Amino acid sequence: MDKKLYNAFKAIGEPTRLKLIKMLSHSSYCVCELSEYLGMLQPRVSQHLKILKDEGLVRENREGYWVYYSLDKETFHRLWYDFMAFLDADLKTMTDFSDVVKRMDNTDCRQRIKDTKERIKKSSCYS
Amino acid sequence: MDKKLYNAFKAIGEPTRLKLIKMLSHSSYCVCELSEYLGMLQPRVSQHLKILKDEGLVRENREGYWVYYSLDKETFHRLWYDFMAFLDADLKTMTDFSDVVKRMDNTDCRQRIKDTKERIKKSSCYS
DNA sequence: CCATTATATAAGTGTTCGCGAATATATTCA
DNA sequence: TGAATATATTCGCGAACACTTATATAATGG
Repeated sequence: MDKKLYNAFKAIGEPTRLKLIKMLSHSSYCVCELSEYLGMLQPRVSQHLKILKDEGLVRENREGYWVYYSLDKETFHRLWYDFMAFLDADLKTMTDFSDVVKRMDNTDCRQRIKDTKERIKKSSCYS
Repeated sequence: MDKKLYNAFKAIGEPTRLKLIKMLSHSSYCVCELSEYLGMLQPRVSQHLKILKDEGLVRENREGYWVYYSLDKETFHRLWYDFMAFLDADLKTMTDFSDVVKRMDNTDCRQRIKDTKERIKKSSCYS
């Protein structure tokens, strides 16, 4: 499984972080501004910004005392592109699914379902 | 804050669910197939499918004993569209940010930063 | 109605996560 | 070096979460 992919979505999928993302889509802000405008304590803001930064979704620029954060929109677009590529990719070529593909070759389940369906169908014909 | 938006990303941002999504992008499967192919216990698969279904990311179709799940690709595309609209929207018109906008009008923070910066600049000129 | 097959739900448990409080680090200036 | 300002990190707690086990529900046929 592509670790980066689901981690990026997890980073976006949290209310506080989504608020931060929206703020930074409006403009760049330093931590104290985000903290004051959102009515949140500073450590809370810093912690979430770190998570977003680790996923490359935001960048930081220090200016003296202040650290200004900005949105990396390119990362967002690349994320969706990668996700679409993940969906379109051939299962058989994906290393994370090699075990899955192996199990899909064992037709146990598929055969069992097929057999059961036919058995039902037959018995229905007779009834 | 748009509850649906971050919940959808949270749903995608989990390794097991991302695997399920990938499986269903390949084909429709019933729960017992997903369970067997992914090597997971059936309740685990059912529970995660429920979360995906609640977000409209997958659909279910019962066929006799079996419940076949399929990917709702339209929901995925709409999700990203909504997310982009969320980023582009004007903060002032977003009800979820009315308090934030109010606090941004209080120029306390901005003014404090400005003052500090000017004080630094001035003193730097003299040094 | 009972057995069978598949799926959903509930209960219990260990882990992760978000938060606030306290502390540490970084930067700048005196 | 010490003070002031801003930010990062650590710690502890309660809630949320993912997983397994056990049980309940749904659908079908005898």
